[in-house]
Amino acid sequence: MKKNTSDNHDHHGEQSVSHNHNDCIDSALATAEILCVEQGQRLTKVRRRALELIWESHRPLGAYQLLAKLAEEGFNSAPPTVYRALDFLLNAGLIHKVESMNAYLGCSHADKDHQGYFLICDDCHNVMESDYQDIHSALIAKAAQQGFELRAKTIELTGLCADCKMPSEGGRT
Amino acid sequence: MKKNTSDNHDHHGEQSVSHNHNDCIDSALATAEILCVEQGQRLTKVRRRALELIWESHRPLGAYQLLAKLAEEGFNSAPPTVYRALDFLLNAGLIHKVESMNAYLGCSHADKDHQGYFLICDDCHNVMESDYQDIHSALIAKAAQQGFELRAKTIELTGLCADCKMPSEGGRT
DNA sequence: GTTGTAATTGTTATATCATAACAAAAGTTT
DNA sequence: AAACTTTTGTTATGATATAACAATTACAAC
Repeated sequence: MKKNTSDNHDHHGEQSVSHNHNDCIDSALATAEILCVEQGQRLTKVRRRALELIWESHRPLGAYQLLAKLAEEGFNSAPPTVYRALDFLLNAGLIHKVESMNAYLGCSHADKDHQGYFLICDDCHNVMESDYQDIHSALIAKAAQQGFELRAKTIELTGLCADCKMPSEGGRT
Repeated sequence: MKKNTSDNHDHHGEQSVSHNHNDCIDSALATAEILCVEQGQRLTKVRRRALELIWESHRPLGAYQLLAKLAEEGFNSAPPTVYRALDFLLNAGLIHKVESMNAYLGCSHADKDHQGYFLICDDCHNVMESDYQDIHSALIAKAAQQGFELRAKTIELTGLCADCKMPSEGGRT
């Protein structure tokens, strides 16, 4: 079983993603610090490290995968440790849960109101978060036509990402 | 015998029944029979009964809840029994999995191509399946703009259903 | 109707995901 | 420091799902 460790920060493709991944981790963490201070929340060591590890994996991370990484670093290795950290991060809007994978992903827009859509590649298993505001509005309207008041949503789209559609151009992770 | 393909079933509680629920079970089962014959699939006793029980519950049913019901009726009570039946029904398009609930729901449109959207009431926990074809098209287009080729999707909307928004009119289960 | 084959089901065990309950420690306020 | 709140440690269990292999059943070919 080949498993990527936290050292693989590669964002799987030359085309679709051309940023330095360390930067996105740094900015996510910086944003998290600011948000927590603003909201009077405490980003403790384990919470902060959990968030970093989720970002470093750069794809959705299972709770027990995260727990193992935390345990390697000397944190407590019982499940409540990781689920508490995940709960905190979810409530703070710093991560999302990908329901169809039972896995957790850093939120790319934690600092602003947004509507998360996830594009999950069947092939490389990378996940991209998008924000389709107009579709969100349309969904609210459609639901309202049926008398339904929308409060939250889970939108997970699976298929082939740009890189995996063109195997000649991009390697698979 | 044509299947009832209308949306907007009032799936609200055991008591308030604005349609005859037995009819929708019967038509779902009749459709299932036809589809299985067409596709050379065998709707065995346990598969058929699993599908009936899912429809009878009239809201998403967990695998182990279903297993318990099957066991009461003399079917084998080990987990593979129910997961095999669920796999079969999922592959045949006769049920859907509601990812955010880890539960299974009869498909209201098994006999036609459709795009499932689930409206999940936070209050009464009923789930309605809708088919927003235009939003689906918009999603395909948006994803394509990002180079993503959409193959499947999970869209689960939570909020308040019509009945629960008006407590004066409808009882809660 | 027996035989061969594939599909289905039975059975045991285990993997994976998540929470309950209560004790201990650390942070915060006074 | 005392009182209080939040966070973390610890043990146990609940909930969801699959692997692996044996036994049985359905069904077609003979």
